[in-house]
Amino acid sequence: MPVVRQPESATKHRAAPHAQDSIENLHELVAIHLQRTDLRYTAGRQAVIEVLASFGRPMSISDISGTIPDVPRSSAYRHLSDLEKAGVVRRIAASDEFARFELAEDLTHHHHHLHCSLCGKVIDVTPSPAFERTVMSMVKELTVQQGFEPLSHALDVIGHCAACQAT
Amino acid sequence: MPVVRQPESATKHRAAPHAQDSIENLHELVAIHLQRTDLRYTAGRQAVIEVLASFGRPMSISDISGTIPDVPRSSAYRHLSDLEKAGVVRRIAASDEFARFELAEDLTHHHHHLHCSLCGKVIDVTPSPAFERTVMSMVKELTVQQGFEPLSHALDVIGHCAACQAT
DNA sequence: GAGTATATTGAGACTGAGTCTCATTACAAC
DNA sequence: GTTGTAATGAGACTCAGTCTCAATATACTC
Repeated sequence: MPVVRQPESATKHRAAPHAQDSIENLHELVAIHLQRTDLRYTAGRQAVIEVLASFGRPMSISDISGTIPDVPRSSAYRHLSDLEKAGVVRRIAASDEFARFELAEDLTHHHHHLHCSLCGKVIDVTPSPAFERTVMSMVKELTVQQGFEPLSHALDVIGHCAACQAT
Repeated sequence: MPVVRQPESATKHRAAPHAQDSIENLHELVAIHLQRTDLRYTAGRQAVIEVLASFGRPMSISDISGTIPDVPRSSAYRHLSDLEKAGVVRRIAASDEFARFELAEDLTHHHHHLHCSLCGKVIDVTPSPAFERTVMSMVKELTVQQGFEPLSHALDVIGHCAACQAT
């Protein structure tokens, strides 16, 4: 996909119409992050950000390729890697073999993951502030003993999703 | 590696001498788990269990192959997979691309992980009972809303280990 | 002990996620 | 317009992890 001059015109994969405003806010936020790391906010990168925003839960590469088949796989990986460096995308290791990607918590909200060990799906869940306070104080306590500098944390729950329980 | 008749005689990679008793207890426990799933506790499987027990933190396949080079890679993967099915080994997804393996919590104790994002090392840490009670009640609350059946959970802290901070 | 069914193993081919290279194109600054 | 740099598409490449298959070991029955 060639680089474009008017970013707005190339966003083929928009989220639902009522989300238009928040999508544009999101693009502005991402653009700011990219400027800091001397990266242009090109059409390909916008497309990746939009599918991540509209999907609502962590996406595997096959999810991403399926949604934007006109972006080559090598470019998709490169975009994800660049966006990760810029701090707008986060790579998460799932219970199965392949990585998943989601928007960074700066752009969304802090959350944790439910991993289905049967189908590999990852579901986002938002913790209460009280719980997060407890987690953060405990994280600090655990890591201080090891001389470990904590940067982020994730509570992963492994189990069976509703759909897999039904089948 | 051929199957042996006397398991004790084939354990080349023992932990430190003072840990002899606990290693033998461990083997008994593993043997019980394997019997339940109609698997024999052969020399190759014992070797894998012993390196996992002696290493003290989650091992990558290259760690395992380096420690027991006489066990072929395909066999090592198969042993890990069999032992995982039997519930004595747990596969964990690290922050880098490759999987790591550790003894199941049934055989050790419940713990969480500190992932170093620089060198990929994974460190085990043990939470206090009070913290675990909080986590488990919160896990329940979060998963009930989604119709998700929780089986286990893991708190992963991502950051920089002491060694990487020093360099 | 002989015979049979099943489990285990080593060797190596195979798969596919993820990386890397390179020629081409687009952009920004002057 | 020119020049330097960033971004892109295509596809080769790497290697973790899986699968197949023939050979061997064990458990079980008679």
